[in-house]
Amino acid sequence: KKKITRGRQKIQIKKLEDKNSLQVTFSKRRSGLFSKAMELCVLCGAEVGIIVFSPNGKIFLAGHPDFDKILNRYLDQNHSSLDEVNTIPCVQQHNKEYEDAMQELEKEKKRGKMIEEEKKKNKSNGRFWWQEGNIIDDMGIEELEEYLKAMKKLKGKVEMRVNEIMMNGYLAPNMNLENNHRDAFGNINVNVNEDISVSGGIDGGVDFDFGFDEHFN
Amino acid sequence: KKKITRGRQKIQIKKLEDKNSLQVTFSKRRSGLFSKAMELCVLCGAEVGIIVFSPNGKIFLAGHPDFDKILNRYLDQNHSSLDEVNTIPCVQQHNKEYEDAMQELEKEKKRGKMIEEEKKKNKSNGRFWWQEGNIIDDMGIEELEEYLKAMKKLKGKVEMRVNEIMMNGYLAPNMNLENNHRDAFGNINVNVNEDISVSGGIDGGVDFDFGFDEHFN
DNA sequence: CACTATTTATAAG
DNA sequence: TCTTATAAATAGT
Repeated sequence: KKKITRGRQKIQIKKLEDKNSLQVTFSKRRSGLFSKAMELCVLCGAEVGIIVFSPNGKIFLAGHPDFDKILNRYLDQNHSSLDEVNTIPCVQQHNKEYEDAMQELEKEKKRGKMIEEEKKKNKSNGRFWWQEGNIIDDMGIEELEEYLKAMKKLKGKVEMRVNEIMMNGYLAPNMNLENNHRDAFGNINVNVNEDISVSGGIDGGVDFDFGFDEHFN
Repeated sequence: KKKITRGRQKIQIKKLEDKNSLQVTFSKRRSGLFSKAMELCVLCGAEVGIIVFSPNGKIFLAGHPDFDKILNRYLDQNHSSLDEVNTIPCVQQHNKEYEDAMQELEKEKKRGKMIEEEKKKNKSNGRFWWQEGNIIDDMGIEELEEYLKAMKKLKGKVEMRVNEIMMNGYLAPNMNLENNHRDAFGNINVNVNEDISVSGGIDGGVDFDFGFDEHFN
């Protein structure tokens, strides 16, 4: 049976306009290319890697012994300087993340330092009001004196504050103070007056005494 | 002039043993491969990149529109791209630096957080003794009461501390207190007794008054 | 790199 | 995908 065809026709190497024949040609020539590559590898002991993007964006890979190996071999020997590697988009992104991380680190470090310094400052300037009571354990008379001064100052503030509250003339609804009561005028009577005095020392020589009154009636 | 040759001979696709013909074949077929690739690109609007390593290790690249562009397009869209790139030694080193930086950042962050939490804790647990005096500005009567209790407690500690010092019966050499003096027995007399009282409020209804004595004589 | 005789790839059906 | 006629590639010189 004889089939009459014109056989293979000569074509110009220029973009095929017919979408259909383009697709057919792409498939045929792609597989032809890959088999040629394979032959080159086998015949000559070469290593070949091919990336093909179809006009539709689909990717086709081929390689011997293995595309990834070829690619790595290429990257290893050709992009061994950071500058070159840095042109790779995914590396650029990676680098950006690195930069950001470093910047954040700087910020964190600075913050940590600031907090540390603040803490230090607090420890010296504000030592008197540090919550750890045992700081007075290693205080001398000198420091204790200052301590008392500071307490006095604080006392003043507390008084001001109390006055302020009293001026407002009311207690908040959820207040629950056992020993407070309102007088005939509806005002709150707060009276702090509990005397605690300690006398200590040897030979009566030491006499430390101050009253601290706390009394609500 | 007629040349008598046997023409193209059929060959097996297996490694050529003759070094010379291998080299010749490699050259011919490599250029054939590249031109096939180029034709595929032009005819079909494809994008092709080829890496060829000769048996001697020499590298040959081909690509359209440009090998690097093809490679980047591949690396960009392929999810394993970073893995590929990460096998490059200089990138590995870079990554190590990145890891270290991230680790340090984590540490810094944790440290910052810890300090922050400590600060917070101090503010609630040790609120009474925080050096910022203005915390009492937003305290209610209830809180002020607790505040006073705490001051009382602290007073006790101060007393204990003073007694302790007095029991030792001497001042440290570098002590420089103007208003302290030793009595006939060589003991230090410390007397805190300064009365400050504040009376405030409206309609006489509010009466907050406690003495705070600080006196060295 | 050039020449052929032949094999191989592939355009069109 | 398969076939066929022909173009293109290439082994050996």
